[in-house]
Amino acid sequence: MSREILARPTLQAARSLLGARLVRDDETGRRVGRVVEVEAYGGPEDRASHARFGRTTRNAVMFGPPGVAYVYLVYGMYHCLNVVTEPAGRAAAILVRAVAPVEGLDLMRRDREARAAATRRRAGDPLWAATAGRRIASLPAERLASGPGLVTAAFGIDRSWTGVDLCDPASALRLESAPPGERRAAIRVTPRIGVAYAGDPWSTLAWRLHLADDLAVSGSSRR
DNA sequence: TCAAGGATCCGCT
DNA sequence: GCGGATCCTTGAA
Repeated sequence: MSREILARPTLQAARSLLGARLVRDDETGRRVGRVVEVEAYGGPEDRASHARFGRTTRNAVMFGPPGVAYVYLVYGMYHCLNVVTEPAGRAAAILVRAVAPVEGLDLMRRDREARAAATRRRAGDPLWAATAGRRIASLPAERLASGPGLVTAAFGIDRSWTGVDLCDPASALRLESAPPGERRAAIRVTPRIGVAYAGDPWSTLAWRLHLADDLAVSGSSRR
């Protein structure tokens, strides 16, 4: 995916990101997912954005060039993958909330299980890992990466991936445009999830975008 | 150094 | 529909 696309205003870039491919291709194997759900986060004025405190150690890459990965931990448990947007100096990013698995489903299941087991081990529940394994093994493909924390779990991504250039075809983790001629579903927009604390208008702006009626959209049974 | 709270998911009801 | 798990990041002192 070209950097120019991601250098545009974040909401426009977010539209272009829908349908694109998220690819992890390295010694662990090849995984591909079609991006079906994203959220736009603006600059320091956006009270829901990590950039609202200005530049910090954690969010520094948001202030850099577009097309770079920003991965952070939420709720002490889940990693979230973001794509930096807009020209350097303008802090903005797009949260990848869900992808529909295209290739490497076995790898995604394996990493989902590994992460679930690790999480629960810390909680002191050794028997749970086996249960989680069975549950994930029977999960339909469209549920393997149907949420921000699930995308990173399925792709084996954590904070160490912050800074990776997603526009570089040689990167282990990258974005690729949708295959030419691929038909894309209508785009629906809704308010962002989990940002009530930001207050008006930031909590109500329709900056969550997803492909209509796609089964891989997060919580599609609920919203 | 501290206290507060969060861009979530899962299992149980 | 609800609450627990879990720990990093932040601003204040």
